[in-house]
Amino acid sequence: MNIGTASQRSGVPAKTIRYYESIGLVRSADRRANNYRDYSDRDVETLRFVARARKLGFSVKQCSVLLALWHDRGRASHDVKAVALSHVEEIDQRIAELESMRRLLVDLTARCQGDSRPDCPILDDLAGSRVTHSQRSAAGESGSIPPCHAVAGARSASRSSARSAPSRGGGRSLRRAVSRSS
Amino acid sequence: MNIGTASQRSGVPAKTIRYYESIGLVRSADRRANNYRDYSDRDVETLRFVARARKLGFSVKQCSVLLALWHDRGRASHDVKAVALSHVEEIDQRIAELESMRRLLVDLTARCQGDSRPDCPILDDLAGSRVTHSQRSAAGESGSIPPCHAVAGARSASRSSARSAPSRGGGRSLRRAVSRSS
DNA sequence: ATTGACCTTCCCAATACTGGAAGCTCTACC
DNA sequence: GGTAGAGCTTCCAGTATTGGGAAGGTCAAT
Repeated sequence: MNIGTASQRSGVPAKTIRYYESIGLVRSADRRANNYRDYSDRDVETLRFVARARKLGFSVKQCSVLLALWHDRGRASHDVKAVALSHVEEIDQRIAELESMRRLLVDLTARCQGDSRPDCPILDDLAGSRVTHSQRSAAGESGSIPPCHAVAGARSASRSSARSAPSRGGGRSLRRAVSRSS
Repeated sequence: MNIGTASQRSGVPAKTIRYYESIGLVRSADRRANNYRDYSDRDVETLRFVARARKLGFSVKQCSVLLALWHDRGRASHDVKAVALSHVEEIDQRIAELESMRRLLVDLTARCQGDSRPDCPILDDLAGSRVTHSQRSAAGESGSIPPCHAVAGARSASRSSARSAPSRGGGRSLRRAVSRSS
């Protein structure tokens, strides 16, 4: 079947299918005489697998690992579970960060009159004129600005000092997107 | 002061300061005779403002709006509050998405033995062999694959149908990053 | 004079796609 | 047979927000 059909059946946009092929997440599709990609039902199943994993928030890299495990008939469910659990940890961290932000924002907005006058605790806080409220110090006044998605969400439980999730370093296992140096 | 000093005092990396300048988030710094950027204490305050706003999860675009309001002595606190509240809504959506994923993942991992055998409910679920568990349908089987950060997290409260936060369409107000066509 | 720290610009990497242009192929219709 | 329109191909660029690094100019101290 053509890429358009595979797209419809898998729910993955044709462009994205090509992208997945280019980065090596899915194998290169067979080509027909006219150079059109040719997909089998198995290919569609693979795409659906990826689509579901992505919906669960797995990164493309993690999808690649999961796909390999899926295709490996001799896998140990332990390995799959490990990937999933590590992903849950990442999600927990992100949730903790977001909830920390949320708490602060809600606090600030609650104290903002929201009228036509210019006085605003939100701006005051952002400007650093610290009024007496404890939250600001809880937001991690750590001095340096971590890159947003890595904001020190530390305070999830009690600051446990040892940051467990690696997630940062790590060689990219997926083939790089087509380089024009070939 | 030089960019390095401004960076230390504001907590914003020098590279990021240059980036903020390039996109027009902060005004172009004065230059000294040697072409070095020259920052004032006011500039540092602005950078700290941005840093705090970023820590609260505001996008650079939102930071730009907040900065403008901050500098506008005649602003209405209502306008500031609106930005903040809309941001809280976004955060709520993202939390809801993450929690929805989390629920599913935790359910799946709980049912996975995690031993050396290959049987794995996680892979089964991803493969689409749907065993009887209700959650799958809760993940939004919406047919098409939205781009991850825009996953239909709808169910934040009770689906209120009218999505208030714009954030999506909308001309980018910030000057584009330096184009080499100049 | 030289060293080392700092500054400049420019390009590339990462994430996970999405959009569009230019051009080829297929199908249907007249 | 010709043509229109849909679908396919590749390649380039853009999204948001930095971080890394190269090549080269500047400054302060030795």
